Amino acid sequence: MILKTAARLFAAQGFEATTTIQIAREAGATEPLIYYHFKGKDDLFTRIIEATFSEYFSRLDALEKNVDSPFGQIQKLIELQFDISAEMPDEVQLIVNACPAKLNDPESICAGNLKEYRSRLLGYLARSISQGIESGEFVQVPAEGTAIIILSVINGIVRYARPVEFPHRGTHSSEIYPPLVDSTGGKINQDPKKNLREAAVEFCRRSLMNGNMSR
Amino acid sequence: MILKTAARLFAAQGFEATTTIQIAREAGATEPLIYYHFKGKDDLFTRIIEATFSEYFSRLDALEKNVDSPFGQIQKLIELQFDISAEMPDEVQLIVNACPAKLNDPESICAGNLKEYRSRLLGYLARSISQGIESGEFVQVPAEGTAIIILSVINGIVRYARPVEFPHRGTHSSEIYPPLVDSTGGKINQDPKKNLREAAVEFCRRSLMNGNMSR
Amino acid sequence: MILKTAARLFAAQGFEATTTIQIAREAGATEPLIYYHFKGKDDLFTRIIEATFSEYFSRLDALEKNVDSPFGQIQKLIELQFDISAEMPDEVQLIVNACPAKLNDPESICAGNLKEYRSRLLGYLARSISQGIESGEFVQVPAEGTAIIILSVINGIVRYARPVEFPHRGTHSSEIYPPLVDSTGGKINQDPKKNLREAAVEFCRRSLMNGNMSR
Amino acid sequence: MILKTAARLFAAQGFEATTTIQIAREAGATEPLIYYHFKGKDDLFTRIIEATFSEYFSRLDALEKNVDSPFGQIQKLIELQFDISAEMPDEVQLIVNACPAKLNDPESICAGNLKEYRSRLLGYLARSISQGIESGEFVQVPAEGTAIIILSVINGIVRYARPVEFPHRGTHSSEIYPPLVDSTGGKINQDPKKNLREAAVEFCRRSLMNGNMSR
DNA sequence: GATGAATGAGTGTTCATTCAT
DNA sequence: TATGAATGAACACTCATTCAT
Repeated sequence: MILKTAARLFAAQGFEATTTIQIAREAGATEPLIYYHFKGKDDLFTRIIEATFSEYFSRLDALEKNVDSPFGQIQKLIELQFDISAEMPDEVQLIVNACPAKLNDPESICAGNLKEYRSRLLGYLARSISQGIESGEFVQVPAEGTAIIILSVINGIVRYARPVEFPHRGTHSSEIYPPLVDSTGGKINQDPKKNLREAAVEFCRRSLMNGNMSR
Repeated sequence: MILKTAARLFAAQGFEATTTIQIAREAGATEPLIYYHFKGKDDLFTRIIEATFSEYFSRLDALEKNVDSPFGQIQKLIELQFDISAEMPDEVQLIVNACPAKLNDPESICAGNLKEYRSRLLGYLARSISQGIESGEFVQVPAEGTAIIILSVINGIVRYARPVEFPHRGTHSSEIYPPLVDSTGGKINQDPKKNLREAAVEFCRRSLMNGNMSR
Repeated sequence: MILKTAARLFAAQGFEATTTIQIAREAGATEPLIYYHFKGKDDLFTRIIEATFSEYFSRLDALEKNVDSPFGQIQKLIELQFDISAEMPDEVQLIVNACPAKLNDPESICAGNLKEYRSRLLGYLARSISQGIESGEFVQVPAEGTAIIILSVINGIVRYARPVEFPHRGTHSSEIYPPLVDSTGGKINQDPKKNLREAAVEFCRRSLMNGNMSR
Repeated sequence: MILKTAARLFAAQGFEATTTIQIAREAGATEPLIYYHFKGKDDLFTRIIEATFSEYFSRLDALEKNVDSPFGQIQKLIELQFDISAEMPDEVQLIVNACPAKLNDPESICAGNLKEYRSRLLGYLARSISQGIESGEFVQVPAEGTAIIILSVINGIVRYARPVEFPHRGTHSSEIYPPLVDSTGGKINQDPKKNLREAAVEFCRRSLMNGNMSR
């Protein structure tokens, strides 16, 4: 319960702006209880990060064992990101954000995990892209740069496609992507987030796949 | 000087983790001087955000006045993001991040500007995409969703393609995208960030443009 | 076991700097167990003090019953202090130190015992000195003042002639009286503490006894 | 003012039992002001210790430069202790007590100064004693052990000859050496502390000086 | 007897901010 | 303009103590 509440608040407000007493209150506990179960605020954050990466990496391991077509691999990674973000949105929010300044030490578990996360994803993507190019399935692209772009896409999407909370105003929350209005004032989008996942996959597929591809 | 220093520290450490005395010291000033020129820490942050958006929006205005091909419009936006990020990396970092929790009020200048930023960019992108589809230049895509994806791409890239600073360890900084090594231990990427800009444009172009496109 | 551990820690670190959890851990127990056997930290301290004074006073009673020469009485007291300090160094350390601030109330057992301790020792010493003066065995000295001095001597010695512990650095301990070195760098003392007891007795004897005394 | 108040409270209650807010209140200041002038509670304590030792050592330097008879040297040291203790009783109390547990690290300024203090005083005393023995002025005594005894005397006296304060009961204080009463209830001491200084010097003189000495 | 879990009250410390000059 | 000194409010954290079992 403490962990869940802390993850939610850290995700919504950031590490520094979240106080231990706020975590305690919203978790229905008291401050010293947090310190009974955890070594401190840093430890609380670190444990959340660790557990999240542990889950993430175990899924990534499974992905890497599978044999699939080059784009199939990429698609699976994109979908993993969307899936896990839907299951544990607060925790994933933390890993697509930067470490808190005071934990941003290369030696720290937090920064270490984050680095591994990026390394593994970039490696996974770059390998898939290289394979696709070699097999002629993909167009000729710079593998490294394209891997960075795709990683930015999937991190960017889970990061930006999230309602923003205004913590000091109760549960008031707001869409980060408000319905666009055309010149006549009518809404021109029908819940674009619903199909964001599919759209992202297709966006990348079209960009990578050679000529006469189709789904 | 104060503004520059504050922007740098806010970008590197976050709003909450940056103290007024740190800003003062690193700017070669004293705390009361900051309060002579600004109403407070919030105001300091807000003014940076305001100035940055002011610059950003004026360039966006110019973009919107130009007539160009649909993809030319999109390309110009991507390039604007890269250009402005190169010119004022700290400030841009602030606008692709979330507001500080305590300024994250829909009424605040900070949140208001951020909202306008997203609205305008999404509108710009969605319009361009719709035009491209209508003219047959683009493939059939959901305009809204694709606009969100492209916005995520460009925000994600300027956000993630940035060395991470470890503020408490001197000027020690580290690449967020370390050189990947292949199975033989040799580096397999030659500075992918150099051409990230062009790669991002091409990535989107391939994804959007119809069949027999070329540059 | 709890009492022994508590006495050791109180003596080494002081009352306030010793936590109940530290006592519990080092005694191989848990905190609630301490509270099962004792009313609290204060009570724990008080009981140690009480037991120590009880032992001390019973030995002092025996001393007072004996008939002896005036200096014989004083010598016996000095030796009692050294003996009891050798037998239970931690506990004796506590009684030559001041009460913890929060127990330093004239009504408290702790302060009461301490006061009685000083009163009885001073009375004992002053009587012995007066007797020695009257019998011509001692030189003419102010009985009261000299009693205070001798009490200070014996308390001072058991207090200062004790290795200092640095609790946070493991069992690292250090001599409070390091070997003195002469100008050539050679050590000039051969373990002076060994004969400190005899030296203290002789120091007082020479000071008190009249002219042609010898052992 | 802060330093004076802190020294008084540290001396009366000990380091750990003295809170920063208590220092602030009794010094007519606020807590943050203490932290503006000092790095923290530890620093506050350390600076007091440093200043006190600085004063002490400079007087000791003067003593060591003087040429004097062997007992004259010792007498001067005893008188120095009484004098300085009369001038700054709180501060001297701190240096005859042990370091606070958390500052009792051999590397710390506090422990380092204390060690130097003991070393220098023991060296000074042992040298004086050796000289006296060689010149035939003193009786044959073990120089080292006797130095330890004299140091214990003078530390013990300034330590024990001090009224005890009961901090939680206002300025209520109490004599540590209450007037002794004889068997008839009459007081038998007339303010023995007044001449404690002279008595201590004479006590040592008689103990050290050879046979036919007189003042 | 014994303990894991829990807490009220307080600790040292920091922070954004202000005041007097 | 500029600053040394000062502060109210809050912070992370600890402690002696208790409770339910």
